[in-house]
Amino acid sequence: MVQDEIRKGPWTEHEDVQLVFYVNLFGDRRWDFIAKVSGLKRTGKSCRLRWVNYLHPGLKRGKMTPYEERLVVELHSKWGNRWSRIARKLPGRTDNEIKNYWRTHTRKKAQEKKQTMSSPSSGSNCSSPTSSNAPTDSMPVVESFSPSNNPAVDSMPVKENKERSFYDTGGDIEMWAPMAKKDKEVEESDKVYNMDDIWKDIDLLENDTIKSIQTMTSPIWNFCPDLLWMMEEDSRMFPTMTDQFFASSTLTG
DNA sequence: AAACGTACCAACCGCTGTGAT
DNA sequence: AATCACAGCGGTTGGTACGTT
Repeated sequence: MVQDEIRKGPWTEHEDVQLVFYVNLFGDRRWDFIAKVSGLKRTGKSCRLRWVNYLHPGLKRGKMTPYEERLVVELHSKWGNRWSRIARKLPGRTDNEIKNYWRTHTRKKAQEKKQTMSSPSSGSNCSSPTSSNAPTDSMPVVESFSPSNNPAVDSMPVKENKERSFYDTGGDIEMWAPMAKKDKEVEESDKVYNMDDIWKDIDLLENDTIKSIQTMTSPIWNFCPDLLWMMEEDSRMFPTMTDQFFASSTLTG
């Protein structure tokens, strides 16, 4: 047993970098495997969550734009608490983020509504853009803009046809890399996000070491796919590998 | 300056769906 | 068909930053 005590709570920078490193190596699938070989004392689940909600290069950070806010309201009125589904329509936003937003959003509105209810003089529709309609999980509200004004909404297939959202961990590096690049361009034009230190580190890694490691390693996977499974069997070699990597990487800088 | 309340965010938990065996 | 492992989702909680008193 002695199930190597599982770490919980906030992630450290080092853990983040380590996770990014292994996701770059193996893609964002097989989280249990990644958790194992990375030497992170985290569950696969935890790794995935961290990746999806924080480390993914496609993430847009910072406040929701008014458009996004309206879109959330609209889509929630349509689908209810299907956060992941809603998130697919907001590139760069995670289900968690939207969920959190909605929580505070609705709470605020509920309070506002309570106030307007308790003050009888206030009419029914004295509405600031974000008030008066009190959407709750049970009684969502649609502001008066139709889906047809929203290409994003319109284009959405009712059946979830495996749309690939940025946080839909899809797997392989080939798909991942260009996507990250594209997202970077988008971010560049937005400049809305505020990067923290970890992102600087990750940027450095991506630009320098990770890239070289990718180009260095990918041929190995191509030529010796079996290596992966060998490694899976003997995952102990990885901590050594990363330790060496981290010891000599830019991280120390 | 301290205490308190609120908003926001990150992370965990439990459950469900899905694919592999 | 049954079972298992893993991925994904939604709900919830805990921590912290920030504003107000």
